[in-house]
Amino acid sequence: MPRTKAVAEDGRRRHPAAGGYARGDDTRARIVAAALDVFGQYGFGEASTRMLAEKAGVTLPALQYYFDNKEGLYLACAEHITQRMEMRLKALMDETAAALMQRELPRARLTDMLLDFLDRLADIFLGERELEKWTLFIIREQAQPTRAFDLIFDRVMHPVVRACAALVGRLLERPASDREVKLRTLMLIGRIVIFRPARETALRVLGWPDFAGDRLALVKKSLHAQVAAEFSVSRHAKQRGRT
Amino acid sequence: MPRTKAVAEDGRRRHPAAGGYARGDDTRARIVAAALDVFGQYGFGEASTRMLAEKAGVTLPALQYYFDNKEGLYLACAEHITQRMEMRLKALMDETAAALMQRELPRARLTDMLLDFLDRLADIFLGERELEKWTLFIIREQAQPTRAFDLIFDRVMHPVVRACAALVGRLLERPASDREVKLRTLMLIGRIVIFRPARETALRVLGWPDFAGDRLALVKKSLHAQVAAEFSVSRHAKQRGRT
DNA sequence: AACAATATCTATCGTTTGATAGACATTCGA
DNA sequence: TCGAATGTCTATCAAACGATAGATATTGTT
Repeated sequence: MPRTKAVAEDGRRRHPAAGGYARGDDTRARIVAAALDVFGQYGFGEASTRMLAEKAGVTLPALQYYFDNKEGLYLACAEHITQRMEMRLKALMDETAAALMQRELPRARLTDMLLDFLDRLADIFLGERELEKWTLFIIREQAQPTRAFDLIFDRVMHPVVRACAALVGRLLERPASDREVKLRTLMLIGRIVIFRPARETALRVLGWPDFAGDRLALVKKSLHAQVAAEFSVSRHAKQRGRT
Repeated sequence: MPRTKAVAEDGRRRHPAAGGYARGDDTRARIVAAALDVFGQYGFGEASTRMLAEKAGVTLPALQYYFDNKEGLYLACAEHITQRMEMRLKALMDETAAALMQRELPRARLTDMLLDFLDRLADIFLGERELEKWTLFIIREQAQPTRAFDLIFDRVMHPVVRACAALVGRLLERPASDREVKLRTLMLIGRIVIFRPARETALRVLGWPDFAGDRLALVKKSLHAQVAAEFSVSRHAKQRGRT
């Protein structure tokens, strides 16, 4: 790759934007991984640059060398989370969109697709330990949105809601942009996602150590029963309205 | 009241545990109110003692005089939140318990009670602006529980879940301690509570400025339809199973 | 091998932090 | 009115913070 200067115009030494040596790439990745842990566990304000550097196994100036400042590292973490989530969700989004190209789908098929969508969402949001460390991060952004939130919303949250709303819209026989469809969709996804911010409450109520394996399967099963009931009666109610 | 010393045994000057003059009570209350705002907006780590003192209109040593340290103020806030929530929820808990003293209640009555329960919960959790500032607080405690969380869980979260589970248990014809009842209950309450941690996502999806007035009514209406459907089919499914 | 570019390090900085000492002000009961 | 108890203030502290300067080490290309 073409060589660039590691010295910025203002004379400060920085990791070249075009990329550097392999060693630098490795160090940068280690810092982000460490930062996700520390920010996730302590939040932005209580995570000190010394904690971050120690966890990453680098010296303090390395944080400035690669990220300009603490805030820059935080945004790099948001970018990382966004990319990781996009990777996981891509197949789900693509398959859902492809399947919905077909105008008329049997109701049972749509319900199956919705249940499968929710199962895979549960696997991603609850089944992966990596998300434990992202919860405080994401929720801090919900409470006081920064530039980091725009990334997460535009590339993760909104696409997930839109894809699910497409399914829900079909089942309710309304456009995905319908307000009731949006509300139903948010509350559908909310039944999975709630175990992240309310994790400790839920674990204590259920007497569970975590949401792994069989316990996650129980969550899915319960949600399946609710969804099957919810969209079964919705159709009956809608048809009674037409008569 | 019997007079006590404002000087602790270690010689440090502190607000007497038994209470002090009216002026001191007023100042303490102002500090807690200010701290709820600041902690709620910035979180524990990013809220400095200088910000807290300024917002309360006191000098720095006042924080130590009344709360020993920053952490002590934080715990005082947790106590305050817990008491405020208990106040709001007391009538709801009492009425629900009293109504369930009656062994056999018509199903329609139980459903109405559940819907009313959820409506009032929505009024408390989403309708009161005061809770906006408590969200970051409560969620930080979910992510990394401290002594503050024990207070909130034991006196607020758990009682709410138990009361709601009692209703859900009746409707599902299972004991409130049943795991499926607990899961259903958590996901029921979750559909309301999710709009707190996922507030910004939900507002952007819905194109709403907030969850006030008519918009809160829309949330309730949507939830009503879901719940009516969910518990209507549950009964049918259960009766078919018996046959 | 040489040298430019990148990467890491030590030492240090100015600022901010949470907290304290002791002086001074106000309140309240006798 | 007086004095004890409570409450507030200024000044200051030690420690920690986020960040920088410039020296030194390593990498990679010619």
